[in-house]
Amino acid sequence: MKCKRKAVKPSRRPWSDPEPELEPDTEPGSSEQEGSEASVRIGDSWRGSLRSRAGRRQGGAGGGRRRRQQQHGSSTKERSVRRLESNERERQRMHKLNNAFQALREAIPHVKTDKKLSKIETLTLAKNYIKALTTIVLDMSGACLPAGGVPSEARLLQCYQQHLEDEGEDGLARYLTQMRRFSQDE
DNA sequence: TAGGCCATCTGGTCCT
DNA sequence: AGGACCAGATGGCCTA
Repeated sequence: MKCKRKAVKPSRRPWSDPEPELEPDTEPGSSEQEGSEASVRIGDSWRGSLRSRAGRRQGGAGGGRRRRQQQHGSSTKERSVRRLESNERERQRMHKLNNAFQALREAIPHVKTDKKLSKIETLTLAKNYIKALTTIVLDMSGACLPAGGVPSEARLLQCYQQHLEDEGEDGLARYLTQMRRFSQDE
């Protein structure tokens, strides 16, 4: 049983507590950061080059960064507040993502161990599980279809799409019930 | 101790 | 314009 994750990393300095040596009116990116491979010191650690990251994305978005800051034209404090709000939203987003992973873990059968499935294991198992279920359903239904009827794979897809339209969320159980009925009827 | 996994921060881009 | 999404970076925890 893992018991990890601290609520806040103590070694990381939040934006609400800016470096004291930072010039309040200096636009980040308007001086040496803009023109060179600038490393950024955050908390106790040095971060890699901003320029190299930007360059990987859009062939040099350093100017975009400056543009963004000019557009906002806000003070250091206002930017800090926005950063903190953004961080909070990102945390919430990741928590929702992790909840979805947990739900997926509980939905797929796997050899019970004390060890929690990792994310990559969860995705891989889920994919395999879906494939296996699909194979089973098609095998069970294929032999019983009337000649000239809708191919079983297409029917499966139809059924799934109908389910999505009708049910929205929380319909997996009903979908599975449908599938069972479908395979029994065939 | 190295490597895997993860949470968090961050800035750029996309979307509404 | 602002929020969502994405991916890189970083550092902590855990296990082999």
